Amino acid sequence: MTEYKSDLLRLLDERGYIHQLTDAAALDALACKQVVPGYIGFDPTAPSLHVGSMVQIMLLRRLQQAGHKPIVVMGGGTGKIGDPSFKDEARKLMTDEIIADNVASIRRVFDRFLTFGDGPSDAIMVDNAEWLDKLGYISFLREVGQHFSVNRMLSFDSVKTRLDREQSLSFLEFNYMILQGYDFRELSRRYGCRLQMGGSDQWGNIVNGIELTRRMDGVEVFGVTTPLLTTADGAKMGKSVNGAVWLNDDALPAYDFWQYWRNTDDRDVGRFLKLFTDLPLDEIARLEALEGSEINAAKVVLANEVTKLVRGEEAAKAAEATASATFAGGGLGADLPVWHVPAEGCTIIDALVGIGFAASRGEAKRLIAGGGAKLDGVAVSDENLPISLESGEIRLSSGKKKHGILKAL
RNA sequence: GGACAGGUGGCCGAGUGGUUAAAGGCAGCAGACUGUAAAUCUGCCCGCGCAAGCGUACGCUAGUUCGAAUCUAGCCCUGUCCA
Repeated sequence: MTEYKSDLLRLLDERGYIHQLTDAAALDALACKQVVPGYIGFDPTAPSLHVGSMVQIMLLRRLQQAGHKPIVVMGGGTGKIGDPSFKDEARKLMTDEIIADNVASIRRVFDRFLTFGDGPSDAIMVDNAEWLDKLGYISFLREVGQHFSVNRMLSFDSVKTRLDREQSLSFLEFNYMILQGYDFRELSRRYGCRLQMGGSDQWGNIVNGIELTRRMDGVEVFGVTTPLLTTADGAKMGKSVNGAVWLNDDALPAYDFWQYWRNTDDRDVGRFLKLFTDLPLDEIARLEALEGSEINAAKVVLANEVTKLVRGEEAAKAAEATASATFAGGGLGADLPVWHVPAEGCTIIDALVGIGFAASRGEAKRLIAGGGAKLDGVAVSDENLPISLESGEIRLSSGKKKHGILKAL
């Protein structure tokens, strides 16, 4: 492990954010003597970011913690193209309205992680549509295009995989890395930005930006990438029972968000605590050293800390309370999903579909046949079991982890 | 514009006239074991129906056939090579 002199690189290094970086020594020196503005771009492909983007967001947070200036770049312009890096096929193009909506929706989450303002190390947010939308084709080609070698671009792994698999890479997508490179130069000019960070899949794009900035302006800028985050069993981060683990609170209930972290693989606990919480390292060392079922305590801490950061203190407390009432107490927590039984009653199948534990009646039946459906903890075997509630509530479960409440209407 | 190869369920990938709702794998769901972990083993995995069954489905459209994912024609899309 390298010994870094700057707070920034030491912080990033000891918490496990660094996969690759360009000219470590020079960046280290720069971070020692001045506030370094650094940016990460986020493409607005959905109305919310999910936990897959969280390393990047945390990276900006660390940057600010180390006294530097985070620049959040919303890809309102690049989003119109779609990043082809390591992708098998082109994403369908999004309309301008959808992109604008997504940008607006994604913005909100950053307030939780960063302090925005006008101070030297306050975060700012910009949308690259601001400069990309205005580009004129011919002048752009002459000014910027001449600095890019197609031979070179073809040699990047991010592109090569696509070509090797004999999958179409349109000229539109091929231009993505040029535009992203242009972003870096533009941010360097506008805000004195010296650093671009991103996931390891962004290496090629980042390097292009560094070279473009040097060629056009003679300015040395730097790049850092994070390791590709996978869970210990090899899956990409961000998938859960019900799909993606969204950061926005209108996209995923806090309880489900909390549960995602609570169910972290044993082997990931320490790594995630370092990356996704602000807990001091010695505390983390203590937690990750826990053995056997003890480690569950560390997972609760992880879930609490991350939920607090992303969703707020209240939401974290409520989620934990629900979890402990539901799992430890075998009872009902306030945050569980609720479904109202109609006055005339219904069957167990209706309830399972209604509360969202089964996507279709057939699926509900299979769940029952497999012994996974439970009412108040008792497995249901009769798929026509009628349910009627005059008052009160009853606990409906699918498997051991998914629980909900049935209430009288 | 030409030659060739290809387009199958969420993904990968078999199938080349009937026994095919379509092998196998991955992902997913559930059961056992456990610690709301991992690994492993077991079951399920298009929709509706208690069921027999019905409806949809193998790029699109029109045909040939008692019968097509499988054959024919046209179209669309992708790749490789040639101009």
